[in-house]
Amino acid sequence: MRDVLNITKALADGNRLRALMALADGELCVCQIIEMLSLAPSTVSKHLSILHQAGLVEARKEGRWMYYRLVNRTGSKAAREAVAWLRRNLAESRQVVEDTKTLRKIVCIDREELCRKQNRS
Amino acid sequence: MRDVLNITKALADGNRLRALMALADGELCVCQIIEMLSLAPSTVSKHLSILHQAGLVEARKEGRWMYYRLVNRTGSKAAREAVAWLRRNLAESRQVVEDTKTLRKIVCIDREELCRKQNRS
DNA sequence: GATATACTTCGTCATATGGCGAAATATAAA
DNA sequence: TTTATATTTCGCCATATGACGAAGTATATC
Repeated sequence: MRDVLNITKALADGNRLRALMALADGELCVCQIIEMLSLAPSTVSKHLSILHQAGLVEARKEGRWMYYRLVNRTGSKAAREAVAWLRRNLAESRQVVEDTKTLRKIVCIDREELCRKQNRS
Repeated sequence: MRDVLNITKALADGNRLRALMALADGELCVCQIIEMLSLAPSTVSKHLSILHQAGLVEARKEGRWMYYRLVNRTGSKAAREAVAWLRRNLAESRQVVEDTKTLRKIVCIDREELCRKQNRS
């Protein structure tokens, strides 16, 4: 029950759903997710940590950068199925389609520049 | 997005998960769910209304009694899939197994008596 | 080593949520 | 029509959650 509840609680927030769907096309750096959600770095970090605790995303550190991606085979069945359910039922959401467009631009921006901008604001 | 979020928020509470799983074997009267959860009638009613708003359960009124059941074919795809996911991943949960046992006793109690008891307390 | 920087953790605040009991509603029974 | 009763709605309170900025941590660069 606790595992399932961890998952459903993690999914019970719009910004976390957006973050998950953003990862559907492959891993992203935290600063890219920050940019897409237009939220404070600390807030996004917390969201990602909640998704990670629920087993919905995996994390990888590379130098100063932290990458997150959706769970794959290694994750729990419940988590993998939840992600699949999301992708089926959220792919055509207006918000998600819009986010996907925004992301296509964001991934073109140099990450150093992206982070510098976020530090300033 | 709002539909999906309504579902995930509805699922983000342990007592609502228990209520949903209780309905896995067929419809139940509100007073039976109240008894199983050991919560105030008003609280349970609110939980059921949230599940109903999310499209996860259907309601049927028969005289003074109100019956709730899981969504069937008529429900949204997202809701039906969510219920199926729950049933797959929660059926063996300790809490749910225990609730199922309790329910077997509850459905034997005369409903009039059940409700009278709940009014007193 | 010292500095810069990408991210996380912590403390705080405003709002959301879950719990209850009292009052309201709807239906059955007298 | 009055009374009883099953459920819901409302108002209140305590706790949980999401947001932020400041401080902390870890890694790269000077």
